[in-house]
Amino acid sequence: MSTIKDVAKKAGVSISTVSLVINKKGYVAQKTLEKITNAIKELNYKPLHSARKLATKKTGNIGYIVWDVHFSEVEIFYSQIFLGMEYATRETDNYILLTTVKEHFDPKVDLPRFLKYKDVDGVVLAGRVPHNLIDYLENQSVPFVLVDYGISGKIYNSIVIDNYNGAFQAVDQLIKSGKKNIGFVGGSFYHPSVKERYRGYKEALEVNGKGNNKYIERNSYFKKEETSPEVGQIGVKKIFSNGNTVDGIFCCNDTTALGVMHELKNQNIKIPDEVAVVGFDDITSSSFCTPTLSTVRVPKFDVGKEAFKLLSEIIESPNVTPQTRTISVEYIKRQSS
Amino acid sequence: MSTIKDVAKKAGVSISTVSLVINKKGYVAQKTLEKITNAIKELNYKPLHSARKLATKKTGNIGYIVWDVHFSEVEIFYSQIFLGMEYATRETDNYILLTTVKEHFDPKVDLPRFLKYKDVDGVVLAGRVPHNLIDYLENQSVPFVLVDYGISGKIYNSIVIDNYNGAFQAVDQLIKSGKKNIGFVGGSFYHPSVKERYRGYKEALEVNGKGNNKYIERNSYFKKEETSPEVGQIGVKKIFSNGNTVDGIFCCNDTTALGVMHELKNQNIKIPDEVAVVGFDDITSSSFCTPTLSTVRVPKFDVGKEAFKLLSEIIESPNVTPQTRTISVEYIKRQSS
DNA sequence: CTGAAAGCGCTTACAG
DNA sequence: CTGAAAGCGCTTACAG
Repeated sequence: MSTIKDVAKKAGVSISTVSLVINKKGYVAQKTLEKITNAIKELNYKPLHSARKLATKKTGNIGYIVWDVHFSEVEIFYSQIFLGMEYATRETDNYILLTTVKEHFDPKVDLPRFLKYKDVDGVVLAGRVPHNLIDYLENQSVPFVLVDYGISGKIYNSIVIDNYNGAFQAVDQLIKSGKKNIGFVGGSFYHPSVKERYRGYKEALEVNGKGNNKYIERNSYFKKEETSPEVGQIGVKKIFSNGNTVDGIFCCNDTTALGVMHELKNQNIKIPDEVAVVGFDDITSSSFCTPTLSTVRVPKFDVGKEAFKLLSEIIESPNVTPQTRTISVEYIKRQSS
Repeated sequence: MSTIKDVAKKAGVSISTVSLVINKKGYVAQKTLEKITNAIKELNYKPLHSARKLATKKTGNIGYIVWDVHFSEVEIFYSQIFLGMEYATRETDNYILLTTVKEHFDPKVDLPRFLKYKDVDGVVLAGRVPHNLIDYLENQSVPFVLVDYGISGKIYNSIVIDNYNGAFQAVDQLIKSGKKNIGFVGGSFYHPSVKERYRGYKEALEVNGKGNNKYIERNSYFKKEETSPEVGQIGVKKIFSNGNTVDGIFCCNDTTALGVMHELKNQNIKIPDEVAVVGFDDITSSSFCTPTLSTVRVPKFDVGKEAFKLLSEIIESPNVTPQTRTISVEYIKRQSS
């Protein structure tokens, strides 16, 4: 491997000047620039990252932390976001370090190694994460951005999905397609997205003159757990055991919707004729289940790219006021509605 | 942040000795050891990785490369393997850099950045990968291990899954459960796993006195494509359009099996009474589809751990003869069989 | 068993 | 516009 010294020698200049060229800093005479550029090409020179990092005191790494349960779910939601980030990263000098954390997270014991050793310049937290992790990052002044998560009463740098409008649109469409009695099945309100999607659901009902609380209460089901197909299954059982007559179910996400459809099929209820189902996220399985699932598409890849962009900006200027960027979504009609 | 100098000063020794302690090298007097250990604790000292890397000429990174199509599939097969690796990595000083490559891979253009900049000590290639990538790694003497893939006629360091025995067991069980006429639906033979699973299928038929080629030909379907639910759907259509009477289908993997079940349901064929279905891999959806899918469980997490172990060994001693380690699998009976 | 010194390959004021 | 020099924080022979 050739070093900056070799390049300098070959180009007949000092290493300082070579460094300027590599980093596109300062002014270098056109002729000198050419000589150096050629030397770099001929030697196929690549700066050694560890040396550069030692000199600049940057690590060049950014961390991506996701709750382990989220990562091993049916959905590859958070891997897609990761991929979007990784993709954005390719234009830069950064690498992403992906790790998972447990729900019951103790910073003293479970701290990701790259945080312990200060091996990252910043961190992206995807989805619901332990609050004491967030506290830790704040205390240590590690730049971070939340993705698809938030804590009420606090403002952090974050990328959020337009959950409210997506849900509103989906339910509004359901009503416009002739459905009269629309239920909601969802998981934990710990996750702000679920809250927002529920809010969109309620608003759409109200706007269409159906928004009374008794109605909603009868036709809704929540479980204080992470969302999963089981939550959907149980939801259907509960709602129908009340002797209800819903003809549409809006689910807090596709994973839940999968369980809802599963149970409807078990009960020989026709989808979408007797009951229409709509999810949220557009995970890959939604196109392959039977019937295919109508949903609200979240552009995961773009979410990842945006997260990386925001984080990079914060790393550059750490003291700017926290901001929230909203990614918009799109209703996708398939067979289930 | 404190440095090795601070520790040396506090302990009243030289930085050389501190370095010995950190790296557990050479002999250090018990008393000195204690002083240094205490100083490290008090200062909460962590060696700066970039400095260490610069001095040792190691990067401390290992790459994980997976074909992009594999990574964005329904299955989170390759993410699980990644997680197993990441987990194994936590006990060490290594980080994993995950990236994807395209099918039509040109080393001149598409080379992952961490390879271009020599930012990894070795690489794990998961699943089917471009052969010219493998060639590149060989030429550049980058240590690597293949996971769940191989090229006939060549021997590389690799972790493979016991595809043959898993398939044999699954089909044997199907026969023992009373099924008489078992078909096979699979994807591309480019992937050696598919080949091996097919071989296991054929052997199980033969051992049970059903192995004639005409029989198999009539009841099998392959597509020269990557496996997917669609491949499964088409497979069912083809097999039944021949006027066949299979009462069991063994699929090359769960993803395909999902499509097979989808199509059987479309045709109102009862699973498992009329036709039983068995997949391979045990992806998460297999437990949540309707009916739940019988399959052969691949311990993805362990595969990842083993891959990391092998790679570490190769990095230590690069010139050992290439070896293949086989991970065993287990038949899981669910509703579909 | 321990320390002084060189070196890893960069960047960055600073001087000119 | 360019170069000499110091420095980033480690490791590693080497000497004692």
